[in-house]
Amino acid sequence: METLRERKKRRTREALLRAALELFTTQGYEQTTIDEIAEAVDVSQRTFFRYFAGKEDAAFAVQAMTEEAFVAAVRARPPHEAPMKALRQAFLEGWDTIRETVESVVPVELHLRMYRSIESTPALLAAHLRRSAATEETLARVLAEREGVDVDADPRPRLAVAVFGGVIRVTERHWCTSEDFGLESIRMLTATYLDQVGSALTGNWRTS
Amino acid sequence: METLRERKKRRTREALLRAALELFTTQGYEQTTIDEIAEAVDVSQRTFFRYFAGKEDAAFAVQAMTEEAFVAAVRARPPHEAPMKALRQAFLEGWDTIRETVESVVPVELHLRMYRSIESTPALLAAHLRRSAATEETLARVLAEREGVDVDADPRPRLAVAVFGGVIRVTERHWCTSEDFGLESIRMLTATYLDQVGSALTGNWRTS
DNA sequence: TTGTCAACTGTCAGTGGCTGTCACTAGCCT
DNA sequence: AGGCTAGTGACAGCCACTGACAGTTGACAA
Repeated sequence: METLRERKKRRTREALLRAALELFTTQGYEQTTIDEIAEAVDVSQRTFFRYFAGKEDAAFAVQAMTEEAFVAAVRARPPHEAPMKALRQAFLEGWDTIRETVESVVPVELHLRMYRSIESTPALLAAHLRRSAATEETLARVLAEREGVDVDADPRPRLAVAVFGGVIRVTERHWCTSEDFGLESIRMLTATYLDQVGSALTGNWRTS
Repeated sequence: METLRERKKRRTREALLRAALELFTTQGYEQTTIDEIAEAVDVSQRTFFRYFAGKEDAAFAVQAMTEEAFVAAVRARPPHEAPMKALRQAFLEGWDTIRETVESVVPVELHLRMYRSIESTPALLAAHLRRSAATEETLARVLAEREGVDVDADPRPRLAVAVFGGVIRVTERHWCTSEDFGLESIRMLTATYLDQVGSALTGNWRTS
């Protein structure tokens, strides 16, 4: 049971978040000031900073939820599954259940729009890549534990995750610049690209 | 022949750069203000911004040189060479000639210290990853042209470069956190990790 | 119900990165 | 020698962000 105070807090936070994402995606991240966001929710600028560590933090609040869900999905994969297979399946699962993960806070449609804004805003892209790097470090440790190897002595967990992350970034980039913003197209792209990594590494592109 | 004005400009720029890197690496990036850098060179804060787009720009000025050299090295590789091989050789070449590339502006030792500061400063790490992403895009186009494929239709150039970039990041991270700061250790790590990508992808880590 | 405490919020002042403007100086060129 | 212009300093201002302090509102016990 949620107390009145907690309810108010949650409402303020979600109102700020929605206002921020709405403004970011319509008029641009850099063009949006904290004052505007606070004004849209009718709170002081200071209050915004009590809910979010900064402008960037608001932009990534929803991403953080989906990333967390992804890591949890990898942890939940059957232990006998091969590492790359586990990552692949968990990732596809994540996109399958994204509506349930996100909709309780903001509309999925808004989240997807924000996703694209991140890719096209240099400052946010930088933050996104750093966050991804942190997630990759977590995943490397998860995989290492699954396989019973030492993550600091054996480079393979980090290498596998780095390759996976690289493919995801190529997918993200393609999806963000394409016309088809459907969820299904992300899943399909990811699966296709993961299948093609092998042939991309062997350098006989001209003969195929 | 360089005119007096040009000489003065170059001196001011290099003095600012050296002062900036020195301060960043000794007392930390966030702890260093632009005023401090300007004061160390005895110019106004405004002048700093006439030479560098921002604090970040100064931190990456030397990195930009080495990245450019790396891309040029890839372009200079014999056309018959396989893509991954070309990237590998160009990268190793880059570290072989880094002294010549860098020393004309700042001491290599300072550059290497800055390299490590970047990895341990969140804001700089983010910027570094975004810059790397931009370089990877360039490289993908170079490789696509070499191999005569369309970079937007065929995902393999971007995939190959993404995998290569991922391995490089694992290498960077390892090197920055290790004790051995020698140039030779970077080359060796890179070569080793590139060789291990294959076995990292096939998931039988427990049996080896 | 009422009083007390703690949580939440607004206001204000200040720092640091960054930009525009404008007047001034110093190197360049005829 | 004198005009032109690149380079500079000084100043004012915007915005993200932080600390300090006071006011308000919900929680809880007497």
